[in-house]
Amino acid sequence: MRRPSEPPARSRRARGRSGAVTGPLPADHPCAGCAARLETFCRILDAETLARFKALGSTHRAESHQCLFHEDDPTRFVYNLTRGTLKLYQLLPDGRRQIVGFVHAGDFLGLGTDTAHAFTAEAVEAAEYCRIARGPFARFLDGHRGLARELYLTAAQDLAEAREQMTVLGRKRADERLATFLLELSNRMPPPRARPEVVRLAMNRTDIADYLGLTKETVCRAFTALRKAGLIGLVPGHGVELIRRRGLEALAGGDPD
Amino acid sequence: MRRPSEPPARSRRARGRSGAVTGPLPADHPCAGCAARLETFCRILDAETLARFKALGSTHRAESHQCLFHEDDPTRFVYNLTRGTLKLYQLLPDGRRQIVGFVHAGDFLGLGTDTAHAFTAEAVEAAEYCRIARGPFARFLDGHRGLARELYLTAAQDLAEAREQMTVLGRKRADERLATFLLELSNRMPPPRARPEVVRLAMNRTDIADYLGLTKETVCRAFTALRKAGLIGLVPGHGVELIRRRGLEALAGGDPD
DNA sequence: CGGACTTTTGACCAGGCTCAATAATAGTGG
DNA sequence: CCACTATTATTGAGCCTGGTCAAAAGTCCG
Repeated sequence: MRRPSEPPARSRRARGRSGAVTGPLPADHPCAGCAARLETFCRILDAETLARFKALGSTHRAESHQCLFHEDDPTRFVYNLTRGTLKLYQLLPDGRRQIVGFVHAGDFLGLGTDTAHAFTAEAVEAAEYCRIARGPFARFLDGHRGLARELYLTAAQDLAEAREQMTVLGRKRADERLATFLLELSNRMPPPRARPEVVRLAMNRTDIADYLGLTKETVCRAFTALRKAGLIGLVPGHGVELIRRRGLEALAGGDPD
Repeated sequence: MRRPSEPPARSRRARGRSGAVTGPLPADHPCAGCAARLETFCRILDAETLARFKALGSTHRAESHQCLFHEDDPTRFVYNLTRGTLKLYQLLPDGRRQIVGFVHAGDFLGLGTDTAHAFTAEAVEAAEYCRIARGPFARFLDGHRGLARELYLTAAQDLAEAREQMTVLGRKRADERLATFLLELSNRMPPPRARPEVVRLAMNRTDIADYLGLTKETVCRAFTALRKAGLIGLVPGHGVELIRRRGLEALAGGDPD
């Protein structure tokens, strides 16, 4: 009753060779947003403190489809993702799945205070992370109030994003949901944005569907609809070019960036 | 573009006379859960500190359909609801509305750190609240780390609830959503529960619909379906009797209480 | 080249939405 | 206390978006 509905098949990411929009997307497509978050974290701690912080934990690697922990597992660690992407999901008894968020490099995970995890954390693509037991982590926090405050801001930000997603799930049509999602990925990177702007999709159609409360077929149709409307272009290697950003924003119904 | 779709008509609460399930539901239907939360808050502060805390702010009253603040308003205050119920909602440009949460007596509001509110807070029924400017509130927090920690736990709890709601909105059918909602209301009160157990709905069908991502007609049909299945009973005066709790839990697809 | 996936498209179906009518409640003034 | 009115809740009929099932096309990698 706690297993994903899809078989645990493994998928490997594209190995693009050229950064041109006409060619495949490079696998090491830069995510300026992730870099910015890592930098924010480091800004709080000087180099020496950061080293002591990292020494508290251990570094690990998760391949695609590996789980860091499952729903209902006891919460033993706090995680900081240093590379890759995770998906966080809840399952209904009959296998229906809802992805409640993606975790990108630089993000913290497991800061909640419950005794058991409310969701499963699974790697979408090969990931590296730093894991720290909760006890040492809490003691470290006691000596670094600035960090504690920063983590509180993180939680508040996550809450705001979760509420935005509630509006997406409760009130938007399929094409509006997809437009919102693509802009969300794009907005992780601070401006100025590259022209043409291309976002890389680390997750497949099924994952996008489970995040947007749709089926993979409907997600495909929505991609096609946006493409035929001239709003996006599909780039080989899991890339999506945002051709008419204003049009996407209008469709997403959100406030323009 | 920021106005609710429904006209701002005013509605007054029922004035029930008898607590029997066969009669109308009393207007002052007790909410033990609210009391428990207030108590948690008070447990952190001794009587004298609590008095000083309250002296920092001012008490206000909001009638049904009055707003404490609107989406995009600058965040100037922190709120503590002492009586009544609020709904928090976001609006799409065309008037579609999503209620991202209800606020009950004892709950804090506005602890997020953004400069602008991400949602509108409107009274569902007559409410009383204590309002404290953010500056004094932050200074008070600096001297009371226990309270700061408690508020962090609150945010973490809100985040967990928002993610649960994402699963409701993304993956559950109408009757499952309603069952989940009714259990949510019921679970606000700590056991042991009264027999027969009756929850009072402070909000109307439209608000429930906007919370569950449905229309008011579908909510009505779901109520009828649960009633015909013998799971609930509708009590005059906005009451719902949970007749077969196990059945509701099975339908909601969540973990049994 | 070949096999396993993933993505895309098509045809059909159904759960929930829209529009509309009726019933039930709550508030008002006599 | 009761008729009268406004609002809310319920039910019905038909439609539409998105789900289901199935098949074809495209990718990835050995």
